[in-house]
Amino acid sequence: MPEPVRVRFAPSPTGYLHIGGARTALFNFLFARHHGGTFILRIEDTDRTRYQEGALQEIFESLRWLGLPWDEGPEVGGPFGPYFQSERLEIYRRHAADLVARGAAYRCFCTPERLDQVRKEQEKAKVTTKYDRRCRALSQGEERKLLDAGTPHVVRLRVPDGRAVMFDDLIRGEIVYQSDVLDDLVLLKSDGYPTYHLANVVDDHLMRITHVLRGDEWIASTPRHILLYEAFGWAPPVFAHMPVILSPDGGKLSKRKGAASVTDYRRAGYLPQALLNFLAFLGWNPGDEREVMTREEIVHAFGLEKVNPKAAVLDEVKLEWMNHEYMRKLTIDEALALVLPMWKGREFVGAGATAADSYLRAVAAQLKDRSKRLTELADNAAYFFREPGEYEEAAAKKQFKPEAAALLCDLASAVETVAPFDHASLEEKYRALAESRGVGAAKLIHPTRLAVSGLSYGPGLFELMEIIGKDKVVARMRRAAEWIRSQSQKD
RNA sequence: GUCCCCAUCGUCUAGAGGCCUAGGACGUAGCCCUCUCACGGCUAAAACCCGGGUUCGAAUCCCGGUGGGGACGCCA
Repeated sequence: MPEPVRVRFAPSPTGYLHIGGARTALFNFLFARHHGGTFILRIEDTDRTRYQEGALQEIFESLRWLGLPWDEGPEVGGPFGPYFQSERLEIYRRHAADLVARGAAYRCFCTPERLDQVRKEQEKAKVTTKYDRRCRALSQGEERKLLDAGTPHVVRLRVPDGRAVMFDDLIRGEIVYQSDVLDDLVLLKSDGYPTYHLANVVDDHLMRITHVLRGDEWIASTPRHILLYEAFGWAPPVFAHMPVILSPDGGKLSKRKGAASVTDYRRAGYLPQALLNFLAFLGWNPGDEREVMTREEIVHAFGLEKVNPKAAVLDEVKLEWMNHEYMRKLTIDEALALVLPMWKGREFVGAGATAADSYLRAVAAQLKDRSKRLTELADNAAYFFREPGEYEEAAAKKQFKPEAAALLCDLASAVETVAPFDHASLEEKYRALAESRGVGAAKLIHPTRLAVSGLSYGPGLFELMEIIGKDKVVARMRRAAEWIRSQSQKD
């Protein structure tokens, strides 16, 4: 019986949840669920200088919003806590001391200034920059003296020479590093906090992590971690390094180029199901031709062997397409619940408006299938709540020629008599009118649409009119006629 | 500078030596449907980075180049 799968997502609370981090979390989640394992959230807050207020809440919220709840971690607990590294300092100190006692690590008293200088000289000489190991050679007496004087020091791993350090990456295959290019990495900082390397290895071991799935910027650290596991006498977990996500220009994804965080996409009106589906397909696919899949279907089909090692560009146009697919899947109630706060924010409706309102339901029903994002649904509903402030320019040029004023007045008078005021009767009226005038119905429909909505596109005209209601529709048509007359006077 | 990773249409990708006349999706163009938009249907243009090898046969394996990315912190 193999060990149960345990994986972790280990962000540090330095800001928002980056979309690349979200994808790493997603793949961890999918891997855990696929194998019936455990998805753990651990907070790597061992750098006191980089802590950002509010970052934790944003990370928690983003993960939950995306649909990636963790089985163990902050706020949910678990048998291997605490899950904040800042609350585990004693554990790291003990392990570092153990390594020093066994000679696998040593104290280094070099000042940051000296290290800087060594590094600069190495850069100038164009050789690999690494610690020159000066404190390895310290005699016991010298060390004693420095210790007694209270000299600040760090603890470094004693990296062996001439070793080939190998690991089998689940996505990339075998990767080998010569230990000679590896540094004597710092394990414990002079402030007593562990470095990422120490905390990470100790926690992964203590928390029984079986698979480490992380971003590929960690590949170069992995051989050092392997050596650390060896120093402790522990078996390392299996590693898999995920490719990065790039922006359309091929560079890093950043705020400056648009959206970079989960929150950015949320604000832009994307649905979590769509973002999750899309992110899963960045570097992975089920091996058949499905693309729109639920979280559960993805969990079922997921496998690390199908993950592509190549960095992927996030194509926002395709994300929009996928989001549109999910907008159409939304029920009217779901769509309304999501868009209602946006309408309130835009003051289209009062703060007291509720989802039970049949007018709002009708608007949402008409618009959700033709909106790519929630924000688009929110914006495109404007004319259902207020008169069009202006008419789409290109369309006005085409539909609002001078003679359209009289036409709209005639149509308005005809519309006034339609009863019941529903889309079927309206359509019947328009078709009859078109026939008696010997023109195509489109000739009547387009100017009416522009008069009523201000736009050249949207839901079926008769449905739209029915929803807005007779009085407002007629008023808008007459107002458009006036507008046309005032325009032709200007000329 | 050293080390490491990566390389199929514009983008996401299928492809595990013959099934490849390289398939799908987004996007683009055209046509159909149609009151517009969206949806849907049909069609088209569009890729194996380059060079060597291995093999009867290579997008697929090996080597070298080139290009892109990453690491080289008392950051994670």
